[in-house]
Amino acid sequence: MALAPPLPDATADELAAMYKALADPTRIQMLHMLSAAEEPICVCDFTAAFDLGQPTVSHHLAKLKQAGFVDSFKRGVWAFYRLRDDMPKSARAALATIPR
Amino acid sequence: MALAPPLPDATADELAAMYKALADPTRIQMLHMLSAAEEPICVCDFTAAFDLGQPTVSHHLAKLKQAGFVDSFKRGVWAFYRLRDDMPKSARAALATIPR
DNA sequence: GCAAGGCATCGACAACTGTCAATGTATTTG
DNA sequence: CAAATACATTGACAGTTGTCGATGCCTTGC
Repeated sequence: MALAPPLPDATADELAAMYKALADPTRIQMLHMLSAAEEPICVCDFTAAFDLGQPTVSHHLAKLKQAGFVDSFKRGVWAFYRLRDDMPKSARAALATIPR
Repeated sequence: MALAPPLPDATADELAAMYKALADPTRIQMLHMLSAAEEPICVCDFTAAFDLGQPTVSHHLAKLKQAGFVDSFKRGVWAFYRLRDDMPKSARAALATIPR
């Protein structure tokens, strides 16, 4: 039998980029926390939860944002992150594979 | 509200390792081909399908195997790869997020 | 207005990853 | 046995990634 037509290159690239955002234990934990939380989570809480410097925490959150999993807003001095409610379909499906 | 208990470190590490295996367009395409195919696919077919050297193709297939997505067998001179039928549950769930 | 605190950005560095060329190992064929 | 073919493994190299320290930008409180 002939091989199936490949996915469009752009599709494969986008999927790979999305999985790359998930390919780190810290970011997995972050998404787990956000999935379980009712409310947005402050960067300061992430910084307290992980044994990592604050710039590193910001770096991971920026990657999750860039990949379309989360968005953020500022209230006063604090920056809060939450799962995007209009998350891309593929992102939502991938997120569903992380245990609650 | 208190933050949810984190995932066990081992769980987060395993998930991250699994997503790392998916974090490459070539490997996405390989899984796509294997999902669509009725039969195991020969390394030579992968080598023909991608504009990559044979060692690189072997490298990608080895990563998919190590991550638990595929297994392989040899028949004569050829090596065939197929989706594992006893794929880990998390791997099966993640694979389901790749378009058929 | 000034100091302090929360966060993002920048620069640097070690570790890892994708790729190739070269080589090694089986298996088939002559 | 010799040559050829299919694949895996090794070594090397450039590009990427996770991490940190230092710095910059805002916002709040004095």
